Amino acid sequence: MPSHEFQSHDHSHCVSDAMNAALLHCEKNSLKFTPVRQRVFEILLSEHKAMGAYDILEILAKEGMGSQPPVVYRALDFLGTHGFVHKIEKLNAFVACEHPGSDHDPAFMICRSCTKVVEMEGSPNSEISTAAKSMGFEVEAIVVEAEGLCPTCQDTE
Amino acid sequence: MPSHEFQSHDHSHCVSDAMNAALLHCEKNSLKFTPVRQRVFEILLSEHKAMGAYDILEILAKEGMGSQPPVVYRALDFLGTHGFVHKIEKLNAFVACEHPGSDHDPAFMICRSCTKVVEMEGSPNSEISTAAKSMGFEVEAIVVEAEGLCPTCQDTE
DNA sequence: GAGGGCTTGATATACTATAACAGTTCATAT
DNA sequence: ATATGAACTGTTATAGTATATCAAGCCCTC
Repeated sequence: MPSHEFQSHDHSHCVSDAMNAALLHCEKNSLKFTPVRQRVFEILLSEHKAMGAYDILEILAKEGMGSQPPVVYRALDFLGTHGFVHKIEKLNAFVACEHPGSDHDPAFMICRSCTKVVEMEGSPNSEISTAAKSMGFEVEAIVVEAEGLCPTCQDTE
Repeated sequence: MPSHEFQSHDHSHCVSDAMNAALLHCEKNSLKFTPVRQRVFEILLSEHKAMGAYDILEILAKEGMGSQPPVVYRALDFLGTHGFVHKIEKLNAFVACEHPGSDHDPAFMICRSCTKVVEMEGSPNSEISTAAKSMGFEVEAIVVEAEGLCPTCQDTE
């Protein structure tokens, strides 16, 4: 499976793989993967894009699954805590994680043209951790978000 | 001068150096470094902490320099555009830049205990750029924010 | 001194997120 | 089986962050 989610790919695999991994992880750890939580995860999985909480809420509301902000924020909190989604700070938006289950400090590429968001492979954050450590700073979490143009959008500019 | 702004240091140098550099840069480039803009910059320089736009606005309002959000957001926009301040996405807050004038992709360390924010030296972001490039992604800007404990706060825990 | 561009003032509103409390569900211990 | 408690959901209200828009003033320059 290619790591280049910016290119076209069999997206149904992304969805089913991630959903299966999440289901498995929840079962193993006795986590309650409730309908709202599953649905929010599905919505986020449906595209490699970051979605705002209120965009998600709108969809939920149409489906009769809760129409107030806390509903979606609580689901996102659950999904984030257990590593199924990540927040893109720069966009105040959320994306489904492509490697759920594994604990990691993700790094993202955000295309400013097509708004796709893809997680980098291999968490290339060691340079930063090293630099921080050399100043005596103890890193607990890292936000890395690179904004620019994805391969496809470079061609069309 | 130590690069360890987490430690105690002669802070008046930070302020005057940065302000002088900003004044110089504005003069050279015919930028209008108006009173509101200068004052917002000063406020942010006064501590190595990130401040919310509304915190700054409160101070401005007390001093009679404008009491509506657009005033401070416009000043922050100007200061950000010209590299005098940076936004900390994770905190929705702003810090004065410690190396104004030089164009750079900053990387920050945020202490979750004392809330100080310090810019890393040397922009340790090449690993990320390399990783992105290897996927064909063209990086235009990078957000790097490491949250954790500064040297001082590690001792007191 | 008229025009144009930029800055500020002011009002209104949009967008993002959380606090707090009530009601429900469900697993577990008694 | 049922009482208990923990976690999830529903709902109301509100806090916090950011921008659109239009009017008015300033300054440069032609």
